[in-house]
Amino acid sequence: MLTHEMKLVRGQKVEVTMELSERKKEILRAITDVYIETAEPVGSKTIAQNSGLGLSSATIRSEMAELTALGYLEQPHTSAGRVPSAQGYRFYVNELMNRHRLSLQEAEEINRNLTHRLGQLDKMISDIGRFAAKLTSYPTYALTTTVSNLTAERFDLIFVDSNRFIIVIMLSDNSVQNRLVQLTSEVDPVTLGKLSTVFNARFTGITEGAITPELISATERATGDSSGLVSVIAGYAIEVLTSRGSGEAFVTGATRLFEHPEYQDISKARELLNYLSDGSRIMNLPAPDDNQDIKITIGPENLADELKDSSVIVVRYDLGNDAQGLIGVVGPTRMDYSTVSARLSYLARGLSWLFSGGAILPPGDTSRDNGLEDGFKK
Amino acid sequence: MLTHEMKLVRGQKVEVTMELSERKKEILRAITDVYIETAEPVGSKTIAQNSGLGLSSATIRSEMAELTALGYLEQPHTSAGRVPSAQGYRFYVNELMNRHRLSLQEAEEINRNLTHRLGQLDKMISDIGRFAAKLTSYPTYALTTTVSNLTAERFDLIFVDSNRFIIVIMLSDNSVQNRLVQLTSEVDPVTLGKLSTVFNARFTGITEGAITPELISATERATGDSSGLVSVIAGYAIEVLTSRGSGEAFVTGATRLFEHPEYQDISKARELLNYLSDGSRIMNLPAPDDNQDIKITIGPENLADELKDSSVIVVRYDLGNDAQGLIGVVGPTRMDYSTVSARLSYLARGLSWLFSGGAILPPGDTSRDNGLEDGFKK
DNA sequence: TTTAGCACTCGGAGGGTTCGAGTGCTAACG
DNA sequence: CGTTAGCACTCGAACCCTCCGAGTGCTAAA
Repeated sequence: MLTHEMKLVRGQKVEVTMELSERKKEILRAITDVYIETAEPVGSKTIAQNSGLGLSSATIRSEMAELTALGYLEQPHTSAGRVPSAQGYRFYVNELMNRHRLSLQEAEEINRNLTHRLGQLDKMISDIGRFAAKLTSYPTYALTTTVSNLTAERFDLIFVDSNRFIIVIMLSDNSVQNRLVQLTSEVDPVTLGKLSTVFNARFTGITEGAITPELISATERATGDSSGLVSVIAGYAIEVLTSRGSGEAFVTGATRLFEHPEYQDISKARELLNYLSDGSRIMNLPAPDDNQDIKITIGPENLADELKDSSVIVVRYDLGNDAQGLIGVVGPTRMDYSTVSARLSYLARGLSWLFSGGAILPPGDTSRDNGLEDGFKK
Repeated sequence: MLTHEMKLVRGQKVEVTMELSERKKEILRAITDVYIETAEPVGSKTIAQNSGLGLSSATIRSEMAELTALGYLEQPHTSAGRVPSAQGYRFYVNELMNRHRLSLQEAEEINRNLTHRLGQLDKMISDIGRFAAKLTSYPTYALTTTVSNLTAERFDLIFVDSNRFIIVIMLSDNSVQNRLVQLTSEVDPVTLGKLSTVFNARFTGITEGAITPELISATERATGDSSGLVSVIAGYAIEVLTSRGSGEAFVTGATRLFEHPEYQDISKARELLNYLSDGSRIMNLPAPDDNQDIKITIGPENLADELKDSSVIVVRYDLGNDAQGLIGVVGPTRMDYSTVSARLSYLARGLSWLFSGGAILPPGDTSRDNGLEDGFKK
């Protein structure tokens, strides 16, 4: 059935399959499942009794020894059971994992939360993160990808009184920003009307970099503005384009870490929490490749040293207008990959749908969870 | 000099002062200072050597024994040194503490950060918290007090295209909120103009509670609106008044906890972090009384059980328009009360100044730190 | 090829001992 | 009479040792 080769392992002839034998796969899967649940190294006896393979512990032991030699399992110390290695988790995620199928309750729970029409985008993003943390019981990061070609689409200047007015800018990502400006000088509605016409003509459709001092001073000359109104408005436009375009990051549910035994050691927890509290480093966390919607990064596959003992699952969703958001969870390598990835995927698809102008989801509609069907085997 | 009385302590006649003798005060101060710095119970020898009182450890010991009997000190166990009790900290804070005077560098650092003109209020508040956490090296909470009589001052409806428009609402606290509305039906600029006139006439100056279903349906009849525009706009007004009026809470710098030895025990840290991650409970944290700008709550003085071993220092600042903000830090009872309260006070005064329309602070202007002069004694 | 049997390994829990910082008390001192 | 040196005592922290048992790898038999 599979290509075989013979190999000398510790002076003994041992069968080594290029791909693992079905039996080894079953054993690896069983060990990983148990370890994910219990966080305790798994012994041969446990597997012999629970896997339903009908093999004795001695047989399991020899298979486990081979899986260890092949790098799929590790032994914390000689007289302990086995634990999946990073390679083992990777194989489990790619081929063995029971794809978790969302229950109706889970899907409804997610739908219910999605339909809460939320307010401003940044608040919405942090709310999404909070919800994801609850959903997965791991710390979560939520961020929006940087938008490279963000432009202002529309300027409105609202006259409030002779020394106050409101700048309203609508951006190409359909977000709207405003600021109340207090002046020491005076304005009138007519001036503001003229200025907004000029700004709509000259400052729309251009990126933040194109708003040069030259453009500003040329506009000042053209409008005869001497009181600095033009530069106030242009400055706000730059500020908005910069901050909005550079994305934002939120971390929520950090205390969830403590729920997992691997972070009972304060220094482990501290290291990871410190990492997560640094906004700039969160931007460097893994993200799905362009052709994928989900990415699972296991332990040492992470670039950051602080994450070498942790795994990250991150999904992408569309915010419309080329902008995208990411939601990721961080947990121990012994993470519940199956459930977490299913829930995050479903959440991401719901969000994309919502941002593409989708209406409120019909409650209990789990028909959209394509790709979440039962996987390899129950 | 002081009223004395004689009292039987453990069968021995012991001098008990109604107020503590100067020497006892000095010893209590010395013990508290050392303990705040080292987090280790303080022995009589340490004090004898470092306090400069010129007394032997035996004398110190007997004074310490009396301070313990009076409730100012505690003994973790018989053969350990002394630790200030909550009562001891309270006395220290009220009477003994060296009032920390900000250095020029500290004041400049704060000024520099204050002058960063920040954007939206909610983001600003979380930024203030972040800065305070950095300033004090303790976890920080920042929140705005609830504004009871918040009203909308002004409505503007901006026509974008036939099925999109922007609602802009200016509130009585001078904040401006907006939302882009996507319609399935169509609108035109004239309708929007009429609607904004009506909303400015009927919906301004009234609180959220006054926006009743009756008012909405009456407005619908008056404008002949059948496509639900009135209720969309009114609904947004309610949402904005509610969320803005109820204040917001942010916690930052939670991982600072780990810097202090009392939170090396994971369960302590976990308990406190869990408490701090619950937004609704943060609202219940102590706040200064009406006639004060700063409040220090020590250990068991806190109402919440989770805070019985922690102290909270919180300052208030004015946001203008009767609204106020709070910044608090949470740390071990062995908190550096002196430095933290000085820095927070200075920060709060700077913020009040800024929100009252104050201009950028002159760099290095420490003249405003009234009340931060050297206190009791250096 | 599988399994029962067995000697072996080694981390963790439990218990005992040592160490020393700090105490309270007493008696002597200025 | 307050202050101090001296001293016996206390008790937690650190260390060491032993025991226990889960789990292993190997071997020989089925």
